[in-house]
Amino acid sequence: MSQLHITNSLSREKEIFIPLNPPYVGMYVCGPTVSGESHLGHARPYVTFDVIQRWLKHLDYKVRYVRNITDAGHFEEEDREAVDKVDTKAKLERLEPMELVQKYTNMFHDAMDLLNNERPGIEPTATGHIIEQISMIQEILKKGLAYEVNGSVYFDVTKYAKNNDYGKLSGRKIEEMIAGSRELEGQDEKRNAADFALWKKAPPEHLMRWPSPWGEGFPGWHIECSAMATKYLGVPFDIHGGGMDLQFPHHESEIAQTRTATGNSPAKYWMHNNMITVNGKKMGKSYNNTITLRELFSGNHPLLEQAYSPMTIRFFILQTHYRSTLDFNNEALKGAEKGLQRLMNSADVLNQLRYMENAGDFSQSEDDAVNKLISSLTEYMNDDFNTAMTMASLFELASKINAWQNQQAKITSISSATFERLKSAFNLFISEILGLKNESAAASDSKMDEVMQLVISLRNEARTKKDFATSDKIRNDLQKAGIQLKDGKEGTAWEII
RNA sequence: GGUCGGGUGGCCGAGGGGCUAGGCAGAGGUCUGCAAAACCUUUUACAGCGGUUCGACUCCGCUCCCGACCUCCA
Repeated sequence: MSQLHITNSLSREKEIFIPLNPPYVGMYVCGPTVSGESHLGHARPYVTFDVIQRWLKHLDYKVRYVRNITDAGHFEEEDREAVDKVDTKAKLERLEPMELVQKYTNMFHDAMDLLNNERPGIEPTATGHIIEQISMIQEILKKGLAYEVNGSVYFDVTKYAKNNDYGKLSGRKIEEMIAGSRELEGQDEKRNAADFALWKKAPPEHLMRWPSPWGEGFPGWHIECSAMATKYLGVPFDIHGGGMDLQFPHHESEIAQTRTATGNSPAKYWMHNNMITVNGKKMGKSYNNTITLRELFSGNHPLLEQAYSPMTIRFFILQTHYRSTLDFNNEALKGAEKGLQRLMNSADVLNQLRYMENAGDFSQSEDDAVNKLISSLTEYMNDDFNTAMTMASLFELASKINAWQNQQAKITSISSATFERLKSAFNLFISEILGLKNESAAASDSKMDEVMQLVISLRNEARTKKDFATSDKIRNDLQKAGIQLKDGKEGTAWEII
């Protein structure tokens, strides 16, 4: 796989990635709805597409990464309900949707930063693009594929499907969908059950509302992505991503809207990450197993036995291919925590290893093996971003690195050129591509380290004098304070536990 | 009910007709004043039943189970 391949949801096949307009690559990813706190489910797509975006950049593409914030809709905070306007005189007593949206947007950004996701190039909000959405709806009306009823506008799916393949992305047939759909209340305005809203008239109690040619209302569920993707990436653009749950109806409808309004399909490649489960069950309100990212990072949740750091979560997500479901449970997360430590430790070891030329030790087969592993990192990433396999190769390299450090194998069995190549590749993939970073902030605090070096040298003096009572007291008391000493060949290291 | 995906060793997970995935846990070992840590080595697998094949965990069929979407959802 010397060329990048991407599984395209449209064709259900792995295709060679050919940008529409190289070296530029446009990527749009459906962002969060900020009516609530970010949870575990948000971590997966955004870590996934962050790595995808990083890999594309690594391949020297100039990437424009757009990820929206859905901040328009029917918003109510759990503990703070909208108070009836007639009864409340003071504005400050009422729920202000933008305040709520701002709060959760900030929390989302904090969580994304902790997960070490790079921020998208453009992060447009739905409320900031009402005008674009209205004009796109007008365009669709002009084409005759939408109709207005009582101040709401609906997309005419049945009419669209006559000349277009509605259902191609999600693998559905429109006749079956209409036959299978139930009659719901409030659907009487729609001509057909499969139709969806482009603009909804705002009922009196609705808090978010904007003037439009059809009266006061708010945009439909799907139109914001069509409008913003078109505005910032043009049509068609290269990659559209999101969770598999969005494939239908959201992305299917997006295609219909954009095609109708612009005459072009939005994206060439559609990518969908799979869902996560918690203890084998889908995470959702009805299952009572929703874990927010804050709870995860603090361990403050009945289902969690301990806190899991953002990097542990990132590592855990990337250890699985993005198209597979991923199950969260304590045992697996603890495993990820250990695995991450091992990998990061090997990276430190590698950076400290000294290579001393010794031609007699050279082994062609060993040198080949290392080079093959290095190349495999790129090949696996090019194979539909197979981070699981990339990490497997990194771990195999980690074993070799550790063996060199322990003198269980000779580092000079590989050439110095191979060693240098390994060093840069190992660091590149761990920190730049996978975006894993060392979390122990204290370790990089130089004052703390100076103090610890002093304590360690005092303890070692005691040990030399065989004053083990003192040396063990130091070790045990530090342990109680959450600092672990690690005696090794090269001296004593310490870490926060 | 319809459409789609999946069932891999104690746990999480890659893979794809013959070639060790990997991580964690377990076991053995190295190091150590002792311990911890670290490191090395290593056991256990492909839901069941048929079929295709020289050969299937991998392809086909059936059965059982699980999940996703169809409704807000990452």
